[in-house]
Amino acid sequence: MLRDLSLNIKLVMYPSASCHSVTALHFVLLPVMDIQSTIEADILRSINELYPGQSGVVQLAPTKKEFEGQYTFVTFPYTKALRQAPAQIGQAIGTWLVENSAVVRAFNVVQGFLNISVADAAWIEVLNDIAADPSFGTHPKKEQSVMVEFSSPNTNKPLHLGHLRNNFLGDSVSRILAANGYDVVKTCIVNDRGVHICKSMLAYKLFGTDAATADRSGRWETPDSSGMKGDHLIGKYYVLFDKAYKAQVGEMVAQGTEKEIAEKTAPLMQDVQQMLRLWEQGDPETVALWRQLNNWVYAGFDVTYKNIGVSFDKIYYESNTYLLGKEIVDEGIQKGVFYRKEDNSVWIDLTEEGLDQKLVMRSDGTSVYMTQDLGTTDMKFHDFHSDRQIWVVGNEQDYHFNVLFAILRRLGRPYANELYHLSYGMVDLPTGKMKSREGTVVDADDLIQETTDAASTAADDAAKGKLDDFSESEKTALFKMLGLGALKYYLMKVDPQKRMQFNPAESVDLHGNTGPYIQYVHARIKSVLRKAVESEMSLDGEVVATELDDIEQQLVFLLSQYPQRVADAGVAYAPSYIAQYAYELARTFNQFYDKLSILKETDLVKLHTRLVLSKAVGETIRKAMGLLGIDVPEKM
RNA sequence: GGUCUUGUAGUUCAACGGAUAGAAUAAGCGUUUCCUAAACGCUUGAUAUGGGUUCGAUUCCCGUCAGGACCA
Repeated sequence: MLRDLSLNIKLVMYPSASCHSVTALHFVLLPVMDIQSTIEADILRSINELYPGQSGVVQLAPTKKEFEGQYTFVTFPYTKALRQAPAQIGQAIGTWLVENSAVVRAFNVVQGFLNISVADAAWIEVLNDIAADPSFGTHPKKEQSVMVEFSSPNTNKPLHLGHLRNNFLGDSVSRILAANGYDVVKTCIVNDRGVHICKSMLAYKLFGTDAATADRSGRWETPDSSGMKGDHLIGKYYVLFDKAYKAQVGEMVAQGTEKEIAEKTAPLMQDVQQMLRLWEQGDPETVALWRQLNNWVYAGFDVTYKNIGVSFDKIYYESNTYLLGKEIVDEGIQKGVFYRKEDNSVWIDLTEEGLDQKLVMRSDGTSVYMTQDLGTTDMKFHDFHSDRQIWVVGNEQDYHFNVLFAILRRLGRPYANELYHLSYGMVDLPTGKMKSREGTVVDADDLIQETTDAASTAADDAAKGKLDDFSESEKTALFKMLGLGALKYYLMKVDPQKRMQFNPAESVDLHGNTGPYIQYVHARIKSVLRKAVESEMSLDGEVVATELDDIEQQLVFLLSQYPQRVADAGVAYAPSYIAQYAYELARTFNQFYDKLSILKETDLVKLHTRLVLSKAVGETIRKAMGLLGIDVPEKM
């Protein structure tokens, strides 16, 4: 997308790099000097002067590393309007810029690409602005609210790897939107009712005492008695049901029943259906059992959520919402959006939108998932009046959400155009798909423990005494921070849309493009800054003009990109943008660190510049990782 | 059968329609009297396929092939 021209017009009001003398307006709009916009405005001015009567929109791109310069102006699109060859245009504008722009130091033209080098003084001013702005990268309040729904677990089994991708994405997107100035409400709908939980309940009734096979007078198993987390305990019974049910069906098939019929008529399945009916009728004993098992699961989930640092502002329970939506069906019929078939079932025809006809209520008057979702979407809107609603849900539900949004538009809901399904692909293992039946599901709690252990093992190899002054609890905390950081980064650096492969060995790697690599850079910076403070060097105060090394210039340039990157990530709902940025910044810092000495620098101006720069990089890494929900250590 | 989606180094991932398609990993080589070597540098290696749109296509459009999901 091209940049809005009006923005450039506004920016022409800031004619030079000496922004500190400019009006308050400058500080409201651009707390940090924006070199890119300044040059874009300058190029517009140059076009006005050099090619009278021409105007348009100018957009710069970062210059590729192989070329000299920081910003590149591509001249090809302008050749027709300006009636000149690409190289000539580049030459003309470049020359004009060097003479007239306060921030442009030099230029070169390669095949119609005008590469612009920015003056060191301008970079230093940017660095000073960034260092002086504690909320650098956080955008002003927007007076708009967004609701993010994510996690939404079933209560019949513990969280697994796929849930982690969901939770991390939802949590991170919430943080990114908040940094973009939105009011964010995090919600979760717990799928706590239905056939699936009845299966666990039935299995618990059948096998839940230590005397289940004898006179059934034994003690009932509980999380305490078993030493299992509640969610794992209930998951165990879900598996027990599945086994018993399979065995029963197998027996029936062996005796000549057709498989499909056997699956429907197996006594265990009949019992489950009966239990569901009892639950729906409010049978006290059934409801009490349901409540007890679910409470154990919630307690287990709480531990996991706390462990991964995820929380919600509002948790909804499907048991309270599953009857919603029926009045919307009536409304839709009255409005002529839905129609009733002869068998009394209710449908909507979405063929115009390229979708199918869709059932919204069964002939017996019971609702389907769509009915519920219509109801809960309305309810959530009435609870919070969010300007936008986002669902973080796997891409197997793409079609479902297309239909849901289409129906709400047809119904004329005012919020219907501000709904978004943040769809993400499945997580595969190197051995293929995760399949619960084959026991290849990666449990979330186990995985976190494993990455933490791996971090601790790796640290023993690598740390070489660095952690000697850590207490045991400090070590434990650090390893957990590294393990969780590795895991979160691994799952979020990839475009959500894509199906991704989870390689357990790689996910705990501390080298290369990983969370711990970035965490290491932060610790490294902190170490230098501690030493500087010990030597009574100042980390604050204005940096005065000096010559910058290429790598220093690159670092300031990268820092200056951060706010825009946060904005882009907010528009695209893309934690991966932030992950990539953090890595790029960390890697560039390592190059800087390797090439130049900070504390040993004898030129005091340069020393101070490098300290301020290092501090700003450390802060920005911390903030960027914070948007991913990843903590960074002071030492490692 | 219909709809959606993905296809890039051996592998895992990048690339608002822009330059010589970037990283990481794996393999090999090198860097430490000096701020954390959990680091840095060098070498090798890729756009599934056939068309189209244009100054320019990994990116947009159409077909084929392959993986995945959903709908009936």
